[in-house]
Formats: sequence, structure tokens, C-alpha cells
Amino acid sequence: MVTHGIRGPGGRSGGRPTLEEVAARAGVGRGTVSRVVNGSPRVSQETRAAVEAAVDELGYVPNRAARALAANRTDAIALVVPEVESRFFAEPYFSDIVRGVGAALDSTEMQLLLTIVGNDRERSRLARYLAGNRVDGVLLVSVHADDPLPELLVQLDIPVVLSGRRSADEPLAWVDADNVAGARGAVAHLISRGRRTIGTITGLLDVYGAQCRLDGYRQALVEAGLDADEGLVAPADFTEEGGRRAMEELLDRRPALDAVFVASDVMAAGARQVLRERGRTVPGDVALVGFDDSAIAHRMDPPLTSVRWPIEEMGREMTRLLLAEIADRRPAGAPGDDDRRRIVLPTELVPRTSS
Amino acid sequence: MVTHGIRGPGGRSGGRPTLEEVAARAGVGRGTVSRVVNGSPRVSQETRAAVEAAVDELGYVPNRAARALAANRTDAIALVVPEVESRFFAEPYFSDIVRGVGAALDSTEMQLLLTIVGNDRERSRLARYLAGNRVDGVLLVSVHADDPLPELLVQLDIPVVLSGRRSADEPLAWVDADNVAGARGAVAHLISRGRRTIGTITGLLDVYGAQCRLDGYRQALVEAGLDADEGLVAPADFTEEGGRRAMEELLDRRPALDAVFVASDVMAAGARQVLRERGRTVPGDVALVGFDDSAIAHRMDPPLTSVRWPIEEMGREMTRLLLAEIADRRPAGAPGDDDRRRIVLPTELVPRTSS
DNA sequence: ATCACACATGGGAGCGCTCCCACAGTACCT
DNA sequence: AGGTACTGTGGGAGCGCTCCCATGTGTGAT
Repeated sequence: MVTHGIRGPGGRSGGRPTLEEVAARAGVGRGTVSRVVNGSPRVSQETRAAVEAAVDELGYVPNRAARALAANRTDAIALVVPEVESRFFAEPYFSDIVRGVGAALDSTEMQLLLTIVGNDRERSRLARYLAGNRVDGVLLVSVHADDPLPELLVQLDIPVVLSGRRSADEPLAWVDADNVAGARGAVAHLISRGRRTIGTITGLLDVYGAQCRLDGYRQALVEAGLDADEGLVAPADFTEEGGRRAMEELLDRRPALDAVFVASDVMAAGARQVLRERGRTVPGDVALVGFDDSAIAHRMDPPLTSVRWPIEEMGREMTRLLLAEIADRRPAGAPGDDDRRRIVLPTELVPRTSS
Repeated sequence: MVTHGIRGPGGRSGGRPTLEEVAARAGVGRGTVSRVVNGSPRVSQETRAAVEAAVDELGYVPNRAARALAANRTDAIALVVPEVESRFFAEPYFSDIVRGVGAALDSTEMQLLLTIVGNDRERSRLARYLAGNRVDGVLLVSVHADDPLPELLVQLDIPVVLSGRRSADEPLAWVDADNVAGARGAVAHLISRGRRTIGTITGLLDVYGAQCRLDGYRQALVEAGLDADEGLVAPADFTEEGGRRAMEELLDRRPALDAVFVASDVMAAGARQVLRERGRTVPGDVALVGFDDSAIAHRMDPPLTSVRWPIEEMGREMTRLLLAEIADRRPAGAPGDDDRRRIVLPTELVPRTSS
């Protein structure tokens, strides 16, 4: 009957122990072993001990596929990262997020599935993939407002957590840095240093976070009773080149500029080059504050004051949220306590010589 | 009998179509659908077409867990990254590797499982995990010579590919950059620019790649008939601070130094600071060449000449190798063609102002 | 026509789990 | 004493596939 026994060539049969073998060894039934392995309380002390002993002796590790098939869950979550982001966000952004996620998963049986989506073809492959019901939840890194993925996941009834919101009233669960407060603090810092004509270089304004940083900038000016002159706002796109162009624009429009809050370090690097080319000293003539506290900030000349946001912690919190949502999964309908599903993490100003 | 039907609360039952349903729809048997889905040639044209139509209409996606259970394979590979590496190798190292791996997996059904191992506890958890037979293969990024993981995988008979070798006669499959040639080219470049007293700052010499870079340095000197004076070699540890110390040492020992080949850009950044502090101009007094061509290289002042190695391509090649090994899996014993299992990728000198 | 052999196909058995029902044993009430 | 209500346990059924054997069905050689 055991026609199977020896699987085709190469098939690792070696014989990892099965539940049944553990049960035999411990002198109990399959159900009981399953209960012990899964930490059910409905097992007596002695039985539990006997089973645990058998598990140890045999070196039993549950077969994930079998479990997934029987229980209709996968014990895996996917981290979806748009390729673009993996490239140019704050330099260590990607690895920091991953490290945070990994840390949060560490005490779990969950495994992390990584997906980089570049083009649209890959995007639809992913959609197909997720539709195949192969993960218990999804972490979505920096989705853009027009991305169809979140909607799809909602329809498939798969738990999602976003890093960053797509808008002020993001309906999905999310974890975000306090961009407004971070920007406000940075600008307040410039004001406290006596700067009065403070410009800003923004990120892509259809990214909600970029919008928030601009808002924070404005709030700080208003709070200080300064003029929030629109001529002081130069929109850019998070790239170094964009930062260059915006800085030139700003300098042309407002020669008396004495400080700039730049919405990313990379753009700040571009801006700094322009200042040097135009013979403005930093921080003498123009003070500079960046955002992200990325690797380049402390290597700039002079080292760049920047706003740090806790990327690794974001990864951790996203994962916590997701795991909770997976565990909770109400009988459907009950969407859960909304306050539990949105987390704002504080930022921190890292003062250096540029301001 | 269908006691199961409605799974516990929250259980997505929604009803993704199964093989059987597709079979019914196409008016064929289960086996046939399986054959079509898995691309077996032993199916007639018409039948194939009918099945494919049914698959499309129903939006059928095979259930991975069921497949894994039945076929005793997982269609997943793990990428294991030591936490340390994710932190400080050439800045975008981690994401580049991942991107390469992702690209190679793109046309496959394989999924990528990411594991960051930090401490030893996590390391043994991983061992346990892999022992549980949950992946078809493993990519190991920058293993150290004393890491027990490779051995374990060999014992478990799980295919492995390393990025970088642990020694000259690495028995496992690997993909590595041509560190020797890269270093030799860098130093030859310095010589061609008229430099004669060329020092080097090495990485941790128990890392094989660091050793190779040192060898390349020596070869270039010998080829040019220059003196390979050991006083010109300053060992460091891949950190910026290590680079600083090594540079100071070098300057103290050989004041006439007119060039330095540094085995990583990060160390070069440290070295550059020391040169500035000591009033040596770059490249006027001392020419500098780094290694990795990381993000900081082109941002240094002056921009740093560096040796680029194709990280993303390494990820791709590792994956190719691993997939091939998984597909091949001889009836055991036959270890396969060794030349197929080791790949050396060329490096490229990126000249900038520092040399 | 007859046999041999290929190819195409259907479907049973089994992968290792979880879920749940049934059943024993014990404890507590009336 | 009988009833009720647990708690602990065993094991059948089933998750959705792959594998393989058995059964047609067609082709060419004899």
C-alpha cells in the first residue's frame, strides 16, 4: 500500500517525523499531539509532558504545507515593496523596514515573503498571486494614491497594513511618521536660530507625506508670526536633480533667503551643491535642514541637520498591527476599533552643523 | 458529510475554484487538468485548450499548500541575510541583491522567503526552520568562514548558493565578484597615473573577498615592477573609523605616500577625512581609489574613483544557479558539473576625480 | 485481421495536518 | 442513586493537490 514511500528521484524522503509518529511514540492520539503543538489548554499536564518529550526526541517540526492546507491559512505574510522605493528613499530605508518586520516576526511562526513590484506586469502577477490566497496578510510599503492593489486586497478580504497613508482619511490600517510635526519642528528650529526668510523644497506633492511636510512648514511659520509667502515654496520630486532645480528657483526668486527646509536629504544634497556654486555658505548665509536622516546627511559638508523618522520601528509596528488583525478577524462585518489600526510615530530632529 | 464546508469564523471560504471544479467544467479528469496546469506534454491539443478555457473562466489558481504537500516541494527559496550585512555593506547592497533575486524569480512560480539572522538565537531558529523542510533551496549572503549554516544545509541535502566564497576552494556553489582583478585594475590605474608609493587599506582579512583585494593590489605592484612593501599595507575592518585609523597609520609610516587603494568606499570616506585633517590634498598629494562604488562614492569631495561590482547581477546569477540545482537534483551522489556551480563576475573601474 | 506498442486519459490513494464529533471519566448537583 | 456538566482524549473526514496505475484508443508492423 505504501506505493508512495520512495518518491521519485531526488525527492527528499529521509523521513522527517510526522504528527502520527509523535503520537505513537507518546502513546496518545493524533488530536492530542496537535493540541499540544498548537498550545491548546485542553490537555492535561502529564499528557502534555509526554508529548513534548516525544517531540524533542524525534525532533518533530510540523509540516507547514500540511498545516496550511488543513487549516486554510498560510502562516505567511507578504511584504510588498515597489521597486522604485527600494531604490531611492532614504538610503537604508528598505533594509530598515525589513529589519523591523523581521524583528516583529521573530517570536512568531510567521514567515516573511518578499515581493518587489516593478512594472505593471509584475503588479498583475502579484494580484493573481494574492488572489490565490497564499498569505494571511500583506504589508504595503509606500503605496501611491492610484495604486489598485489596496482595493484588491480589501475585496479579497486579506488584512493589509500600509506604511504611510494615501490621504488624510486613509480607510485602511496604517503606520506613519508624524511628518507634520517633524517639519514643523525643523522649521521652528530654524526660526529659533534667528532665521527669518525660510524657504522650503517639497517632495512630490501627490504623495501625502510630502504634503504633510509642507503643512508642517507652514504651521511653523504661522505660529511664529512669519509670512508664509508662497514664493518661498519650491516643489520638487524627491530627487537630487529636482533639489538642485528647486534651489536655483528659490535663490532666483528670493535672493535674501537665509534658510531652507528641504523635504528629503537627497534633495538637500542637490540644494547644497547649488548653494556652493552660487557662493553661499552653509550655514553662514543659508541654513539647511533635511528630512530622513539618511546616510548621506552626516557625510555632507557641512553635516546636515535632518529629521529622523523611525523606519525600523515602523516596520515593527506595521507587523504588530497586521498580526493583530490576522488574529482578530472578527466573524466579519465588525471592522475593529479604528484607533487601533492607525499609528503615528514621532520624529526627531538631529541637529548638525548645517543649521 | 460536508461537515467542513463552512469553516470557523473568519475562515475565508469564499470558494476559490479547485482542480476538481476545473476538471468538471472542462469535462475531463483531475489528472488531465493537473497535467495541463503543470505543462506536461502528454495532453492533446484540444483537451489542453478546453482545460485552459475552464481555468480562465473560473480564474483558477492552484493552491500552493496542497501542491507542496502532495509533491513534497515548496516552490519557495529562502534568502538568508546576516543582519550585520544588511546594515553596512555598500549602502544599497541589500536591496540590490534582493532586486536581482526578485528579477530572476520573476518568470517563475517560486516565491522568495526573506530571513534576517541577527543573533545566535535567530540562527538556531533558522536551522530548526530549514530542517522542517520548508524551502527548496537557500541563498546565503556573505557567510563567514565559521558559520555552521552551510554545513547544516549540506547535511539536510538542501541546495545552497553562496554570494562570495569562504575560501579559495569553496566546495559549495557560489557567485562572486572578481575581487582580485578589480583590485589589480584599480592599482594599475593608479600606477598609470604616475603614482609610485601606493598603500592599501584592507578589509577584515578573514573575509576571503578582502584577502582577494589585497592579492590584487600586490599583483598589480609586482606586474609594474614596484616594491610590494608590507609597510604600505594597513589592515582595517570595513568601517569608516577603521579606515581613519588605517590611514593615520599609513601616513605615519610612509609620509611619501602618493596613493591609496582602499578596499571599501566606507573606509575610503574615513581615510579621506584624515587626509584633509593632515592637510593632504586629493588627488593632488594623494590619489584615492575605493571599492564598491556605493552611494557615498560619487558624493564624496572630490568624488571617489571606485571599483563597481554588479550586485544585482550577483543576485540574479545566484538565483539562476539555485533554480538549476533544484531542477537538476540528480538521483543523489552525482554532484553535478562543478564549473557550472561557480560564477565569477567582472568588476569595473569607475574613474572619478579622486585619482 | 492480429498483435504490439505508443499515447491520452480517468481516478484511487495518499501527502500531514486541523477540525470536530463522539466517547469516556470525573465532579458536582439534586 | 440518578442526572447534568464539564474536561480530556481518540480518531474519522477532509483540505486540494500529485503520482501512478489501469484503462481505453489509435497507429503501424506482421
